[in-house]
Amino acid sequence: MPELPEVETIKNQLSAGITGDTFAEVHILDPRLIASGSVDEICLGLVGKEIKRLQRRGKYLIFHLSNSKCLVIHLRMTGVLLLNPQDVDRYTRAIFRLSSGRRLVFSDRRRLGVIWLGDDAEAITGRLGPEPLDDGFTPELLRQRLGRHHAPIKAALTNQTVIAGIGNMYADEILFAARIHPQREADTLTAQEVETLFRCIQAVLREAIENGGASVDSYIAPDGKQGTAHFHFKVAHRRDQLCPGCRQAIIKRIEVVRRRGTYFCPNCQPRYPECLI
DNA sequence: CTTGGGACCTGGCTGC
DNA sequence: TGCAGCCAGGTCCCAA
Repeated sequence: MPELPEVETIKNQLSAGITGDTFAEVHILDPRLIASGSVDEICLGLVGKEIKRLQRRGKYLIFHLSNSKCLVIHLRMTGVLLLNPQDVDRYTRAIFRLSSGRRLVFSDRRRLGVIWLGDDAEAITGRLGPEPLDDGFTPELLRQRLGRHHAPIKAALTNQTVIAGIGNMYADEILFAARIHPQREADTLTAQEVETLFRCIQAVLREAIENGGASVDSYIAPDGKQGTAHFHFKVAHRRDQLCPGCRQAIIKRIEVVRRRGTYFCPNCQPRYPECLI
């Protein structure tokens, strides 16, 4: 599942590979891929346009084009972007042929991924919360934003309008690193806990980026290679395994919000920490 | 405003 | 062995 570290890895690889290249042919194999507008509008809008710059905002990937328009891509659950793949699989939704001869292929097993073409990416990403790795993101800003939410901290962390880019698995890793129970109400965190949470958000995301993202399920980078971040996971998707932190308790799986699996260590992440008792 | 439930999607897993 | 039904979790929409 592509979250911030995976989309950042994709952006970095594609930036090196296709910046300055031009869309030569666009083949939309599945019209449902397009969030708004028609296949013809997308094709006409892209062909002949140069890719000036790539940007990541939350889990969105933004192609800034020479006509000052933007191609925005969200991979959702199973979307992958491949550069010059050896072959095109049956899940291919779109093929972008570039003037250099390179091919950018959008493949998506569950077909939840979407693309937009517009004048301003802000129209799509405008409601997102702050970027957790930007300079403007501070413990004080995090405290302010969490203070407006009485929902479980796990729900607040994965709410893209609170903070951008954190999904289900990294939220679990971040909360374990911060030793905070996923069901703690967001607005009950102490200043000290928010400070710790802030450090853990940045540390977990940065380490995952250094490892090229996590290849649980179907994620692969544009070069076709898997990331290795999941090898360093402590709790995410490790139900019934011994906690690597305390080596005493067993990783538990609960459902905090709807059917989203939440993994945590009941020993390292007590529901009522000492600072509140 | 916030919160939570349903819907979308489909390969792969579980259990009968 | 075959197959129905559940599960995964990204975002949007809606109601309270």
